[in-house]
Amino acid sequence: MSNQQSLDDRKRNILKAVVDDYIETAEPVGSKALVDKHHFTWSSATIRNEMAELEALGYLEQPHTSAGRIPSDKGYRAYVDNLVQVEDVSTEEAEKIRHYLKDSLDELTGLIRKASTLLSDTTGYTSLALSPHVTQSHLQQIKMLMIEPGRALVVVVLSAGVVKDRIVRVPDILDANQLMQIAAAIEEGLSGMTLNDITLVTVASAARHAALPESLLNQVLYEAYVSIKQADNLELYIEGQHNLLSFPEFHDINKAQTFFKTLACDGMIAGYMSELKENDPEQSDNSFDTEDPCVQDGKRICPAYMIRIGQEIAVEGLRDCSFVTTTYKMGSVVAGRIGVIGPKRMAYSKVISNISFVKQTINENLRQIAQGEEISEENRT
Amino acid sequence: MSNQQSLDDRKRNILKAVVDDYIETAEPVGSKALVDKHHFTWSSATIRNEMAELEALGYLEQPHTSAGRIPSDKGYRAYVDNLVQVEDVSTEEAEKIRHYLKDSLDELTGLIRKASTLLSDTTGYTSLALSPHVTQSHLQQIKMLMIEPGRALVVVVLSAGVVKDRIVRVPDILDANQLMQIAAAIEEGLSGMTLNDITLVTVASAARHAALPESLLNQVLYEAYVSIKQADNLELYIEGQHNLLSFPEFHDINKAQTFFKTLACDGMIAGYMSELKENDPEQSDNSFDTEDPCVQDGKRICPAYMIRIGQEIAVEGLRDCSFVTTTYKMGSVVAGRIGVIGPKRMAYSKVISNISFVKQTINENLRQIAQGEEISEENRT
DNA sequence: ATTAGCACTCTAAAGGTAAGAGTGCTAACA
DNA sequence: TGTTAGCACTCTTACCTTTAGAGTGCTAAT
Repeated sequence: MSNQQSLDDRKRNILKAVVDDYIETAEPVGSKALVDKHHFTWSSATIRNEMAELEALGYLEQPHTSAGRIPSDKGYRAYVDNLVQVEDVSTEEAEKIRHYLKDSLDELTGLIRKASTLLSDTTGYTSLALSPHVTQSHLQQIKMLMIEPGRALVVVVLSAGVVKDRIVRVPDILDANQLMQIAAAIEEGLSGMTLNDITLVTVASAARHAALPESLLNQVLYEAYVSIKQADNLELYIEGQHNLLSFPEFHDINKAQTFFKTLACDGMIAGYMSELKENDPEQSDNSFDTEDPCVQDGKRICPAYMIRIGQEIAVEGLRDCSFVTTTYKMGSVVAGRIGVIGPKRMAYSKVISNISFVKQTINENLRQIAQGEEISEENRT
Repeated sequence: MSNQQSLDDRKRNILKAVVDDYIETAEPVGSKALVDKHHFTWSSATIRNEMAELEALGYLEQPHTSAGRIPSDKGYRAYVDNLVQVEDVSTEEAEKIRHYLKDSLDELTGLIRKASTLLSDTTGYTSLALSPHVTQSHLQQIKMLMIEPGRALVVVVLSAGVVKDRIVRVPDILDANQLMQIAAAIEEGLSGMTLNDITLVTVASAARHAALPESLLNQVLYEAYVSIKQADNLELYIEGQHNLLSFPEFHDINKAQTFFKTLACDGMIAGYMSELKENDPEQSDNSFDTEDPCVQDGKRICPAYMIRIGQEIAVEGLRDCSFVTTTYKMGSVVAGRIGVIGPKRMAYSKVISNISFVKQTINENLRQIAQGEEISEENRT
């Protein structure tokens, strides 16, 4: 890290040029090509010397003796932290993103899925999106609706405006009214509690106010409890997997298969994504967007984006990739994470600008939902 | 088709052997290897002559002059129609399937998704499953639940036991009671009608019984109508895409990408699958399973499975594949389709047996749901 | 009708060569 | 002392040639 300080201007220029060219061509870049393309004032011999030093410092690698250089993980890291010029998202794309996300105000998961589709479409890589994490939300409503004797729909509404439902079995003899009574009792007793605080015991004690025999209650209680808990189930949306097959790094069938197989383990990936934290000392605060709601008192409290490169990715099968993610918020709490995965040789500039813009757009939309939510809570009290 | 009649026993034997071997090895099979492996009583020269004739008849092809033969689409067709020996599904696999599908009695889409996962797991190919098609079902319940001012959950329950819901915007001033009134009016007016027969007009006239100003009603009506119609939206579940990368026919990146890209167009695939009909004159009735509910009076009224090979597949990007599908039923109507897609050189025997068994297991489970359903209807009247 | 034998064809693997891109090093230069 | 021209060297890639082998079709014998 402090190595980066020691890079003089020329080295930085050369490193940036190497990474830029390699991102573009996927071919090792040599000293001569570099001079030709970037009109450097230094000769190719000088650049050769500098590149040898950059290699010694660990920023570049050589596939074999007589080839050009390619960036190492460390080289990419320096590039994204200090060198990359983030372009503005084009007006058409901004328009496209805004327009496409506009009509999803009502359904949160729909919004996230669309955002995911947008990211894979506009970047040409694969996008991953995590449904919101709502453990800190509190229960607002729980309703049970009889579908037919023995089957019921449980609807759980959380403070974040999240609605989840689930079909469950209930005792055949239970009728619709009794079911509503139970739900009402649970709602009465538990609404306002966070999901974390709700246990089978609290559910049971709340339901005791429904004047029904315990034998009838038990199965229903359990299902209600599970339904509440399942509101927090993480879902992962993946879009544009096939995009990666375009890139030479995935022309090796084994790599492609490893990648696809790994993504098929959505539970694992979802777990990884939900545990990603911005606590990496190497991570710059990459602030470039003052409109962002994550900026407070001029200081960025959550970075606009986060990047994991190669070996930095904790998931075995994705070590040949780079992963650019960002969080989205509902009100003031981080709700979920959305990101783009692709080859390490990724067009970081474009990805960063697009992902930041999508993040911003999602947050704006979610703020509107959250505001509606606050109004609703005021009405309640 | 009548060509098949003209194939004598020896030709049939040889054709079957060629297809079997090619399925196993993915290498063109030659006359000598055939004799060695199958201990035919004929000499390789005889087999050569026969293979030349089979090629002239269109059942076999030669990649180049001095190579062995591979089956043509017509060859595969003859194989699956007349030659393949369908093995029984192994007891472990049968147990696995039954066990894995057992707990999904409550949720129909869950059942179908699990079945899809099972198929791709047990066959090693890619599975496709279509959610049930419910246009012929009739509306049983429609409920509206206020989430917060301005947002409501619409729940639609159909006769088939299908439950769909959707979050919609409603006028802010509408309260929970008014919403329930509207839903009750619509339910009162429309329950019993098939989805096909319900139009915006019928919804509107039903809702007129809710004593509310028309200005308030209109948006809600429209959303209710859309929710009812959307109950019929087809969803497609795809599992095990990465499996196909194991097969040499997909080692060509372009083919792999075409395949993945095509599958990403789920709307198109869903449309294709839902329109597949068992009206193919070349399609044998492939009856081999007398326990199947599709057999009536000893005659099979819907085939246990359907196979489309290569050019028979109407979807451009899947012409290098074979597609084995079957339908599942709810009560007595065909509800949806589930299938396996893979290389034309597919282990048809295993796929057919697994898919037939899964079909049967789904149908058994769905019959239970349907029975519950009928009870519920009796209770109603 | 079947089959042994043989000449022929074509592919895939192996080896050998040449071109080219890129390097590191040395020596000259400002 | 930092920079650069020049050059020998290395390594990969593409291309060509050769060879082995698998498989065929045809002919003639059974």
